[in-house]
Amino acid sequence: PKTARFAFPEWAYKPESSPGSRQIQLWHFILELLRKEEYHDVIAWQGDYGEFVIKDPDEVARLWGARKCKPQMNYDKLSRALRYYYNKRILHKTKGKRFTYKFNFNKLVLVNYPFIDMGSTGSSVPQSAPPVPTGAGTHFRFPPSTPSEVLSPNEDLRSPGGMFSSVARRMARGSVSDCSDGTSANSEIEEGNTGAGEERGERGYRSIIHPRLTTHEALFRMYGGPGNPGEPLSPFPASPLPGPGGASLLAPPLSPALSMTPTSHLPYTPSPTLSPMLGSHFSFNPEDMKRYLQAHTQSVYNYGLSPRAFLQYPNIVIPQPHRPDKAGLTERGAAERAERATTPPHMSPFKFKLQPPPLGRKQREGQSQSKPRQSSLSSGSGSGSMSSTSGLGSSLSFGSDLSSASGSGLISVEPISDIDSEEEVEVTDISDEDPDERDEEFELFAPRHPRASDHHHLANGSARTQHQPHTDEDLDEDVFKAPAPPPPGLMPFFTSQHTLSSVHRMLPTLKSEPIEPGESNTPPSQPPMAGAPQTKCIPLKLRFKRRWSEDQRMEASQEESDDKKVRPEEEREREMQSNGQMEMEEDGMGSGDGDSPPMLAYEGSLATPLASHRRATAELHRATAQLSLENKDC
DNA sequence: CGCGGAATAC
DNA sequence: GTATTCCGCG
Repeated sequence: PKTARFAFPEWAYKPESSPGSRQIQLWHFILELLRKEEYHDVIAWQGDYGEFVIKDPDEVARLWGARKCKPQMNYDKLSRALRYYYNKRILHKTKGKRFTYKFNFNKLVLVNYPFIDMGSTGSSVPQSAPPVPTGAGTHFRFPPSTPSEVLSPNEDLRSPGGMFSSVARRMARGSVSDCSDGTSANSEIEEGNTGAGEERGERGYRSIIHPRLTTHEALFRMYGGPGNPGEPLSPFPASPLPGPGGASLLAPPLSPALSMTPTSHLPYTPSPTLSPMLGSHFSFNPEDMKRYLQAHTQSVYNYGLSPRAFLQYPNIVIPQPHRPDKAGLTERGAAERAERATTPPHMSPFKFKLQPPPLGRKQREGQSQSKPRQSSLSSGSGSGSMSSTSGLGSSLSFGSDLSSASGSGLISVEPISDIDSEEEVEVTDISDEDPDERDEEFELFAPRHPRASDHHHLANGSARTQHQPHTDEDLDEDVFKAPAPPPPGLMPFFTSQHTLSSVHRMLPTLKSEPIEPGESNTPPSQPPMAGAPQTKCIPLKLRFKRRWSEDQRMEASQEESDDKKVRPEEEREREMQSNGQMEMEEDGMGSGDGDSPPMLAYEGSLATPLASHRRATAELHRATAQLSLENKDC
């Protein structure tokens, strides 16, 4: 069997799946308009990365109103909605420029679109469009390509990667629809809008995918090849695309955000009978799956997704909790070796560690000190409630096994550490259920890219000299909450013999540490202190400092303030207190693990954290680019 | 124009 | 929770 059938949770197919809302969201809609050439006169990317200008506010409002069936919509109202995004950090206003806003892509979704194809390369960028990263360098790129490699932090942000290509228009699905009542004069329905719901299932996906094939071409045409850093609009600060075969570096313009097809070239076949919205089944070839998993893994790591996210992935073999390290290591080593032979460094397995979630306000109040969440291993019991997750620490290792996946479609995840390892047990529970608002903030993830840069410096010994204050600005750690767990029915996908129970036990507490790829760096599974200090850990002190300055900066800079209500200082203080000792990393807990953030592993594989971040951003772009905002019938 | 509170709708 | 609607303020 070349392909395996997998079921993905419906949220995966829903653009609207952003947490909290089932309906299309404004920002999403905006992105869609931005993506379509036909609306360039109405709204378009302009200025900085992620910055866009609403050229015709009334029209945009009208379109939006049409989409939402709110004929009374106007720019005033729409703008109010946009303003609500400020605190959410999805958007911010570009001061001094009329009708100009800027997306904080870093915060967008991703989590919802783990399937992005990381493999694609990054590429050209439309004007201010996507702030994204050049995909070039990501570790996960499937066909390996040269990483753009370490760009300065600033570059990182500015790096191109625009994925929104006008090409998209081909796939344009009605972003706007006319309300059934036709109140609005618009029927801006576009080509794609074909009747409302009918075939959306099929058509939608298809459209998402097909365009990709032509994208490169289109992109080049439109924006010039990757090799044209010089383009006026090109965000490339420097040519990040050194790699061989420039083409390979290009990202598929329309990559599939949602498409689960990780690769731009890999077709996946949607089940004809199922509507994606309903939770359909798709067939993927092994390659796709690999990428998919890789991407997701990465997402998990980067965005602090709950391990339970893995539940959604088919064919993942869940590691046994008690498995001896030795086995794992050995295997890993072998796999790694094997992999190395045939795959790029980025494929190396890595470990990642989930970060502890922030306490909810309430919780915060109650306990100021440490938050020893009961990390009951068994807590995972509640099937439905991943919430209880507490942590354990197990690690997942992907990569090497992927190769094998091609044949069977199986991907194994091996535990790198045991759950029992008490030291590491600090866990994080990222489950959604938690009452707290982990979704918004806090650095769930340890290695924030920005910090990564610091980290980097530290590693080199040059430590902060180069600290660049602005770097972080856009790199926000906030992330949307992880997608809801897949319906029970999907569970069967785990092919491993491990039963769900084991899965449950494990997932909640997954914790991993980066595995150093072979020679590249630190020895595998090392105690926190060991290899981490210089290269991996970012002292809280630093972080705080950063934050502090960040805040100030924000006020001063135009990009500014995001926090405000979302993240009152109070929280920060709390955070500090709870962390007490400045040295611990976000990861966690006093157990001191300190162990390095995965970055190391990444670095080893050429990709820097920044790159990762960029990639993530790219994902976002792609994802958004691919979204089909179908209009629900009004 | 732009902001953000408040109430309200869904 | 995400808008929509209103609205006063600068």
